[in-house]
Amino acid sequence: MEHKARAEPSKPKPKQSDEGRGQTKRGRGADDEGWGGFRNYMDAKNFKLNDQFDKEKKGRTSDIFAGVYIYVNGYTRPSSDELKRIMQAHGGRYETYLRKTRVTHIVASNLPNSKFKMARTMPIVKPDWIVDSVSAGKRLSHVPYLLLGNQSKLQPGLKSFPSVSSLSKSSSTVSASSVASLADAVPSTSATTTGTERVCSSITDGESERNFNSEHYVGVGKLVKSRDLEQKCDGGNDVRVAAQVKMLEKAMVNSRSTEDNAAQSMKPNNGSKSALILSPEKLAIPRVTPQSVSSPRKESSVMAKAGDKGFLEEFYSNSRLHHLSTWGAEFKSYVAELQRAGTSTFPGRERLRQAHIDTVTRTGLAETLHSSRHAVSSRIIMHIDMDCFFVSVGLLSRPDLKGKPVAVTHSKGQGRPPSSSSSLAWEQAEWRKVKDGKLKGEKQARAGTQFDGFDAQTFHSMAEIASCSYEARKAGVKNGMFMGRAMSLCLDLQTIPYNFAEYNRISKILYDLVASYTLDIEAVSCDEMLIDCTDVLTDTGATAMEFARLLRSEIMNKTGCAASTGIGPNILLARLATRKAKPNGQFEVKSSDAKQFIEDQPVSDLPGVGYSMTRKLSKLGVQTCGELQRVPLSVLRREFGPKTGEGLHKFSLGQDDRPVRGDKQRKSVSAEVNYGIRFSKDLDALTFLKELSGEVKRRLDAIQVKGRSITLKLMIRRPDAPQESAKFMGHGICNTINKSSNLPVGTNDEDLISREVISLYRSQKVNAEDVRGPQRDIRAFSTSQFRQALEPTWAKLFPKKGINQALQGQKHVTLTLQEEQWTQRRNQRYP
DNA sequence: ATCCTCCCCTAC
DNA sequence: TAAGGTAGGGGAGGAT
Ligand SMILES: Nc1ccn([C@H]2C[C@H](O)[C@@H](COP(=O)(O)OP(=O)(O)OP(=O)(O)O)O2)c(=O)n1
Ligand SMILES: [Mg+2]
Ligand SMILES: [Mg+2]
Repeated sequence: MEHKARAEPSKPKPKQSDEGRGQTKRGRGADDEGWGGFRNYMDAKNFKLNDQFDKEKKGRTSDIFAGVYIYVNGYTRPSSDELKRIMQAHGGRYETYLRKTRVTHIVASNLPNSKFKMARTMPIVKPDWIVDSVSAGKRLSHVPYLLLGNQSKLQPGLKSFPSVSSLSKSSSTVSASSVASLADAVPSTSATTTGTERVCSSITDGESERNFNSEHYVGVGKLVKSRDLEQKCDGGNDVRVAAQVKMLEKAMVNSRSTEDNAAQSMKPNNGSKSALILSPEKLAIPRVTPQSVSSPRKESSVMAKAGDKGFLEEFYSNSRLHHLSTWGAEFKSYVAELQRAGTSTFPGRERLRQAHIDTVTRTGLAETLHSSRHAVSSRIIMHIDMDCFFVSVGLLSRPDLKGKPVAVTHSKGQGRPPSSSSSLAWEQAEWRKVKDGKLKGEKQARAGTQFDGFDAQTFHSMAEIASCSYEARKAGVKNGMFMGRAMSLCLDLQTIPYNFAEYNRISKILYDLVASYTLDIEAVSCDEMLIDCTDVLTDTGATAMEFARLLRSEIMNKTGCAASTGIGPNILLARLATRKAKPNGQFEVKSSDAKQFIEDQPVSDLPGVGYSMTRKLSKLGVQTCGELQRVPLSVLRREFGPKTGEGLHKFSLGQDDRPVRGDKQRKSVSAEVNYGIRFSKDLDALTFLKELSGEVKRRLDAIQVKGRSITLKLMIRRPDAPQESAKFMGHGICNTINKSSNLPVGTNDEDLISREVISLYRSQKVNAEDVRGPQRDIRAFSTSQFRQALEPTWAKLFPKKGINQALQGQKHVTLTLQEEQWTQRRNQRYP
């Protein structure tokens, strides 16, 4: 999240022509499945909820929507928040995620394609149905409001429901015991959390519903306990367990690093990290010993160049960004699956209830009496993010480095002098030009900024720092910074190697722990998520700060790593609160304090405001949110476009109505490599493209999806850029080309796909050869995505000019094949 | 108006 | 040496 301060040369990936990279920088279906306890629990829970609901009748104006449960998909005219309020005011209910067994209507303003297979199951209506019904004072027929009724054309841009992948196809080596272990009920802990904890408000509200139904709680609690005794696997929900099994399998497969695996088997625990967690030996994912992880290449081969045998695998296994992206997608998918599966068992809530009771006992009710939400529609959002994640995990096996400036990087520290033909200074200067050049009117690159501000003579490592400890941050070191520069800022900076398998292991613990409290989760990344706490807190009577304290303490006990949390009435404020909470702390922004809190926040801290927008705003004399508030909305719209303008305006006021959504579906799949590309022959390029295509196909298959359009991205060395990049095997300054091709029909047939891919290669080959001519100085980066279809040819991608001309005169080439959009299900056909 | 394509930008 | 991936929101400008 904080990559804001990216005035860092290395960090920003400028888009097109820069030095960076190509872009510079449920519910549940399982409810009938036999769990006796399940029904009981659900009954109890429903009873409780209803009871509670009745108590809220106060603000109720009618019951026209009694029995109606809506689920809002995407952005709607009356926002989902407003719809929720309306429903609650008129006897209806609002569901946070799509529970098939409960939701009666899906509300959406628009839909992409007719991908909504769900439409057959339940009506998808326009929000006007609700608005009009209220106006009419009665529940109108929803038929005239069916979204699909008048919709005939495709509407790209919206997500559709994901096709449910089969949960049974697993065939892994995961043993039953391993699974049980992972899904283990979280043992209660009483560890003390030693972090900072601050509350940004004095204002609190009474929590009326707090204990009126404690009997139900007790009942549920017993139920849960006995269950836990019988079966350690959470709710006993097969689907949920299956989801976890899938995660385990993925993790194993994921561990592309063969070295990791080799290392693990050779290296037993060294006891240093024994303190943590559940017995690791029960986990399917073996532990890994850091040292061996990212160490030396096996072979001493000259190495790593696209085209070399095993290059793709080798590259991905060492790419932190690849792991980050892959895990991000996996956790989103995991959360969606848990939601679809639904669960009736939230073992964590019992612990939270207890923690709350303890607090009340100790403090005499004080805190409880005030925390809360009275307004029907108010939400309590919590954002959790692990502190310097990679470093924290790395230190588990290196306790001796705690408290010191530490960085996770591939480099050992000193790096190597750049080759004579490359120029770091030049790349930095050019990068800056490209970046700042887009800001018309602004002064051009000023001389000697931090860019070249480090002693390239002594510290020349161009390896990027994935994560650095807070001690290192004090010296100015940032995530994403080159090691060389970091060393110049922090002479005693210690480095530790990557340990991807371990990061993944910790991430899972984090997710399963949170899932033991609620499924109202949105995965942000492997070390970070958003939680809509409204339900858990209402259910347990606890306050958000109590929940945060317990969660953080459990995370610390189970993982040995610190996490910080931010709490707020919306996502924006929760995220900003996290920033203030770090490291190892928690911070809450109450609605009543939002205005004052947001006032002094730097605009650069706003989500979505990065290097470029920060400068643009700076040009308008805007540094803080307070200043941004004073810029007329009309100006913002004119300057940045309607969406962006309004978005900035709302954010500047601390407003954010985005819901916490764990059901987002992926819209594209791609594979790219922009490192180590240095082809000497066209054949090499073709072969590599084929490999990438295969990679994309595998990824599509993995999520059972088909592609409909393919996008090819090419990064081509800028003519005036040196033959060799400053960074070893990097891409240097490049121009990019992006071409897409829509496929008429979707197919999942593998052979067909393969054939197409091959044909694509062939076409490419011819053209590519013509263009580049002589060997050697052709450098290609490629990214490829496919979505099923198959016929794209180079001719299509380069209709007129042809790839030849496109590459004319280039010595370095980057190729990116991208696929987007896909057919939802296998047999579906597209016109 | 609303689309489609080719970017740009942001985030982890 | 170093492993600069990958997905989504949105704008510009032309096509429909
Ligand atoms: N440029 C970046 C940014 C992040 N990461 C990886 C390493 C981080 O540990 C992890 C999580 O990113 P965060 O933004 O959460 O950063 P940290 O967890 O390292 O620090 P913080 O305490 O600020 O969250 O993602 C990376 O490889 N390269
Ligand atoms: Mg973090
Ligand atoms: Mg994070």
